[in-house]
Amino acid sequence: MARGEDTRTRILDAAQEGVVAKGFGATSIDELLAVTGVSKSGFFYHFRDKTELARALIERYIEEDERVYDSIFARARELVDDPLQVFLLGLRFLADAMADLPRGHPGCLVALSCYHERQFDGSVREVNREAALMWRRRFRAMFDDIAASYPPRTAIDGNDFADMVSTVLEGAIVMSKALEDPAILPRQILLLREFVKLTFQPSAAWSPLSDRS
Amino acid sequence: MARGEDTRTRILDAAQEGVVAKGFGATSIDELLAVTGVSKSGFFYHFRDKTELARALIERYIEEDERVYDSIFARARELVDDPLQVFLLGLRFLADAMADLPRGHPGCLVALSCYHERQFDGSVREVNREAALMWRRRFRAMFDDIAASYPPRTAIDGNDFADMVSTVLEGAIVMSKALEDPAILPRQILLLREFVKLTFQPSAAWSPLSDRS
DNA sequence: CTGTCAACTGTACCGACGGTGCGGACCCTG
DNA sequence: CAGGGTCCGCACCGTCGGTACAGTTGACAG
Repeated sequence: MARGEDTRTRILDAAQEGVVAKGFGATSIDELLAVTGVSKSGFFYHFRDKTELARALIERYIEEDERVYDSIFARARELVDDPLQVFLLGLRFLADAMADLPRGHPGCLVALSCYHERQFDGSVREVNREAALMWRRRFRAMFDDIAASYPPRTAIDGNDFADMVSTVLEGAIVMSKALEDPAILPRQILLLREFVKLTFQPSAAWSPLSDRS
Repeated sequence: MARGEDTRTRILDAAQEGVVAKGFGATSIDELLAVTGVSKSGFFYHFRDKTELARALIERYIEEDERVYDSIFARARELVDDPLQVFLLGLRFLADAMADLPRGHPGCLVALSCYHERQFDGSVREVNREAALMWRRRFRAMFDDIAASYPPRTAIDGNDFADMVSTVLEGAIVMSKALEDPAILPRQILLLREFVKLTFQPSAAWSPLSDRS
């Protein structure tokens, strides 16, 4: 199976490179064939059509995305214990990671496929939905942990809070692209972090040094 | 000129309808010709190529977008005087307006073209940049007005604050689409509103009824 | 050693689509 | 009446996504 998987992976790699550089529509199948050396028949042996390529690409992106979040928050948990501090530190790590990307975030494939809409079939929408729900579950769990120890200063629905994390990430990627300024993404993540602090942290008078985390 | 402008507008209307329903790539020129009754030569008389159609569409979208913001915040200013209350009330109006859209927000054309990237030429990117900067200037001005009266509880850069408004709007549109739930957009706007309140309003102990605005 | 099967290749072909070129027609304005 | 802006009709092109199908290669089982 090594041979088959290898060809498929090579196609996906080439497609990913093309999509983040030029967009999905501008990345032609013929171009992928030229880069990978695979024949047209070989391509359609692995992918029924271009939509299936897109779906595979998105699924791979989501898996990688989950790995990144897992590792970032695992690292935060190694360093601090308090759930609020874990979250705040994780956001800091996330901002740093985004700031370190030389040409900025290449663009979220979930958002990309949302804006391609009907060009993709229902299965792609389902993959998207599942991804967004995974994000919600992840951040919702962290919110619940935090709220158990720190009463929020304002009434917030747990799912709304969780969605706001994804919202800021997605929105900031768009704004970074629109303004052609990669720094916007990490800055917005840190602003979200301020919101989290304001929401959960006891008033500044009670713990004046708390913002050093 | 009435005849020329009319044809052009009809093409743009048909294109807009197609794009919000199926995406830009899936809206073919031939289809627009069939709907509008314009000939292919007529189309290319008004638009050099499909990219120019996209640019015109985006420009029209941005103008409409600006009109919506103008009217919403003008209405808020008629009802209250304080800059913070104007902003909070405007966000409330905005959330209501987004909640009233029967099938949710059709998608921001600026974000859409960001994700189409190189498929469009540099002029489209320039239009996008200008739109994002207009949003920044608008919300930055409101931030400055507010900050003059209310010292923020946390140090926030004015541009970052302004960008966060756009960020939440763009991100929430994406999340609404990904989760296929139009309610997410208005809910995230109200969550942003909470952040603004937490940031600027004197602590709850000082004005316990302040969240009724 | 042989048959089988997955993993391809090569070639020819198709319709849809974006786009070009050009001659001509209609109609308003000066 | 002349000119120009607006638009039509038609022929044509290259690219792209996708299909059809016969043939080849290599690993592996019996």
